[in-house]
Amino acid sequence: VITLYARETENGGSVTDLLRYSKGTVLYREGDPARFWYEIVSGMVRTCRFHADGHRQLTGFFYADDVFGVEHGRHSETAEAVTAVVIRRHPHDELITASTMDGTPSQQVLERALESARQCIFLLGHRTAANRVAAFLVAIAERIGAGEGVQLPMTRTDIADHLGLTIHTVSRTISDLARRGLIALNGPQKVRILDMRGLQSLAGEEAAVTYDSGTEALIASPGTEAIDRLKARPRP
Amino acid sequence: VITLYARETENGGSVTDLLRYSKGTVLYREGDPARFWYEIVSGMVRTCRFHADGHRQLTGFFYADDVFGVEHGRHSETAEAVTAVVIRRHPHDELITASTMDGTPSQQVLERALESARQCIFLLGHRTAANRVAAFLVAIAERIGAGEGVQLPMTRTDIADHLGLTIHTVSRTISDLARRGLIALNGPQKVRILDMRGLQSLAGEEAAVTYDSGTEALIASPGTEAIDRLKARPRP
DNA sequence: CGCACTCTTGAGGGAGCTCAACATTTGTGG
DNA sequence: CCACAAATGTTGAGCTCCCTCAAGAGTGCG
Repeated sequence: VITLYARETENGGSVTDLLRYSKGTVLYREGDPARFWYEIVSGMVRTCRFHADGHRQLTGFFYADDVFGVEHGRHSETAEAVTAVVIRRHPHDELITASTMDGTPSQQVLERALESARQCIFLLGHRTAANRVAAFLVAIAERIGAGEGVQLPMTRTDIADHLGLTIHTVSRTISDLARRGLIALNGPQKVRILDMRGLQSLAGEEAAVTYDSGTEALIASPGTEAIDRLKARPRP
Repeated sequence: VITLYARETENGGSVTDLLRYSKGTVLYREGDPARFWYEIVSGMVRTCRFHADGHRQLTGFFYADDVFGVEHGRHSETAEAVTAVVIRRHPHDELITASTMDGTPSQQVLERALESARQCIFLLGHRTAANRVAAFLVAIAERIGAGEGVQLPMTRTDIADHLGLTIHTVSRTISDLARRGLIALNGPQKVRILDMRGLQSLAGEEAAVTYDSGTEALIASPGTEAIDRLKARPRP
C-alpha cells in the first residue's frame, strides 16, 4: 500500500513526492529503471540482491535521513519497506543539478551510498558469527544511538541474509551474547547493550591508522610497460 | 618507489600528475586526508581495510581505466600497488567541477566506485569457497576479457583476503576447479578458463529480474507515526 | 481460540580453518 | 649464469564452527 502525502515542485520543475509505504512493500526491484532516488523520513528500508541459487544478500538497512537507490540506469538492488515507512522520492535528474534541497552537494548523496556499501563489506569481512553479529549491533547502536535499548525492526532472517549467516546461527549467537552478559533481550526485537566495550572488541572495530603516508619522491625517469598506453591517450 | 612522468594543468588550474609506483608501494593509507583520487593507466592496485584482529579485508582490485580513492575527507581504505602501476592522480577538488577531463560527469566516477563496492559485496555474499572463487574468476574474465588465459597478478593471500577465505582454501579450491576441468593452470598466476558456462553456474550469477515494479497507488490518506517528523521539516 | 509466523534450541554432519610439511617460484649475490 | 635463500603456493590430517534437519516455544492476528 502506497500513500501520497505531498507533492513538491522544485525551482527547476522537478517533482519530489512524499510517500508512505506499508510494511513489506517493494519500492523498486532489481533491474527497474532508476528514475528516482529516495530519502527516508521515518521507518526502515532494506535493499537486497538475489543470487542464482535463490538466496538473498541484504546489502543494507536504511534509517531516517539515509539515502538509497542512487544508481545510474537501472537499479542493481531491490528495496523493500522493513517497517511502515515515509520517504521523500526524488527524480534522478535532480542529482545532475549541483545540489539537493538541503544545499548539500549531490556528491554527498553518492558518497553516503558508498559509505553504506563499505559498511556492508566491513560486516561481511568479519570471520566468525559472533564477530559479525557484534559488529552489526555496534553499528546499529552507533547509528541510532544506544540510549536505553536498541530496536531491531528487521527479522532474524533479514539479519542472517545481511551477515551471510543462517537464521539459526544468528539466533544462537544473539542468545549467546545475552548469556555472556554483553546484551540483554527484552523480546526478540528489543536489545539493550550492557557491555558496549566488550561488544566492540568482539566486533573488532578496525585498527585506526591515522598517520599520513607522507613524502613522495618525484623522480623523472624512463618508464617500462606503460609507455604505449601513455602515448595512446595524449593529454592537452 | 614513485616516479613522476608528467604534470598536466587543467584550465581550472588543478594539477593532474602521471605517476609510476613500483610493486608493493602504498599509494595512501586508511585515515590519510583524501586529497586526490586516482585513475589507473596500467597495472593493478588493491584497496583494503584492516580489522582489529589484524586480518585484512581486500575491498577491490583495480585495473586500467578503473578509478579508486574517491572519498570525502579521509580515505577509509589503504591502496597499494599489486604490480608496477602507472596512475593519473587527480586533485579531489576536480570532482566538484561538473566534469572530469573525459567530459564524463563527476558522478560517474563515484558511481563506478559504488559499483566496485557492490561487486565486492556480491563476491562475499556467496556461500561456499567454490562459489566465491568461481565468481571471482568469472568477474575477472569479464573485466579483462577471458581471451586465451587470465592473468592473476595478485597473490593467493590477496585473493583469500578479498573473498574472506584462507590462502589454503583458495589454493585447494583453485586446484579443485582445475581437477574438475573447469580451468587449466599454467603456473599459479596464469589461468585458462575451459568451461565458462560451468564456472558461471558455480558462481551463481545473480538471477536476472528485469521487469518493472510498475504501478503505484497514489491515495491521499492520513498518516500515522511520521507526521511529527514531517512537520519538523517543512518544505518550500 | 486457533492458526500462522517468527524465534529458539538441540543433534549431527560437513565445509573450511589450523597446524604442519613440502614444492615451486622468485629474487639476490657470487 | 648459477647457487642459494626467501617468498609464495600446494597438499594433507585433524578439529572447529556453522549449516542442515528437526522439534518446540513464543507472539500476533483474524
